[in-house]
This record gives sequence, C-alpha cells and structure tokens, in this order.
Amino acid sequence: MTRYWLMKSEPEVYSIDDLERDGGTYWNGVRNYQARNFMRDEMKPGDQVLYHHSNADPPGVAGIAEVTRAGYPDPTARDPASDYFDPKAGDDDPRWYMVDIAFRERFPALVSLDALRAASGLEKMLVINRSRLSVQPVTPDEFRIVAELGRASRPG
DNA sequence: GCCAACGTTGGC
DNA sequence: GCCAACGTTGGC
Repeated sequence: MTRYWLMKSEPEVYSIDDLERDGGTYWNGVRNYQARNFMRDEMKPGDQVLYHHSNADPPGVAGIAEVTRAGYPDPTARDPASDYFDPKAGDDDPRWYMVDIAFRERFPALVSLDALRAASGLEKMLVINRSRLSVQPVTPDEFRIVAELGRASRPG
C-alpha cells in the first residue's frame, strides 16, 4: 500500500533543487522519536513524499519525492565527528533511522503555507497544526490536493 | 532576531 | 513518575 508523507528540509541546507541535481539522497539527521518511528516502521519504497521547505521565505511544499529505501540505521548517530552524533546510540541499538528518497517532481512554484491554509480539504494537515514535526503522514486526499495545487502553480 | 510551541532532560 | 528548566524549531 502506497502511503503519503510530508518531509521538511531547510532549503539553505538541502533544497528541492539539490535533490533534483543529486537525483536522490538519504534522509539522515532526524532526531525526533515520532519522526523516527515513521521512518523506521512505516515508510516503504514507493511511498510518495511532499517535499516541504521550512525556515524559508515563504515556507511551503516545493515538489514531490519518493521513498526508495525503507528505514535503516542512521550511521551519523554513531559518528563522533558528525553534528548528529548521539552517544546513546550503540551496536545493539542504532536508536536513529533514516530512509532514502529520490527526486520525482519540482512544482513550477512553491505551494506556500498560506496557500495550504487557504485550500479546502487541508484543514487537518499536520504541517499547519504541528509545524515542528519534520516527518509526518498525509492522507491520500491531502497529497492529491497539494499535488494539484503545485502542478497548477505559476512561477512568480 | 524574536518568541511561542513543544520535545527532552534530570532532580526529586 | 512528575514537572520545571532547558534547548530547538520554525513562522513571523
């Protein structure tokens, strides 16, 4: 069963343009248990992802990606040289997980957070109500509505 | 840069 | 196991 997600990235750090250039990437560095659980337990290859720019002006959904590898241990948690190092991660408990994603689509223009708030059918989206969760599920309807808004967008 | 929301830590 | 203190996120 295909599931749908929203994943956030700061464009200053890694934007949809970076993802398009690279073709795909691994989603390391998530250090939140709820987001970790989604990646470890629920995300599967083929799942579709709304790629959201946070800490941006404006913030919003920039395009679509696809999960290409299900959750596996995030090696940066064990790397003392990494910003994401976690001394509590160990051999028998990787503690943090990541997935791989691939670029699929870049919207002509970003679907801003304001546009998401204004759209009918997106009232319950977590990105509106719980903006701090960096990996979050979206319903098939929410995904479809955002994708349609994105594809219909015009560059500003 | 501010600050509200909220997740995590640690003392008790 | 509670909860105050603290750190981080992210919209503005």
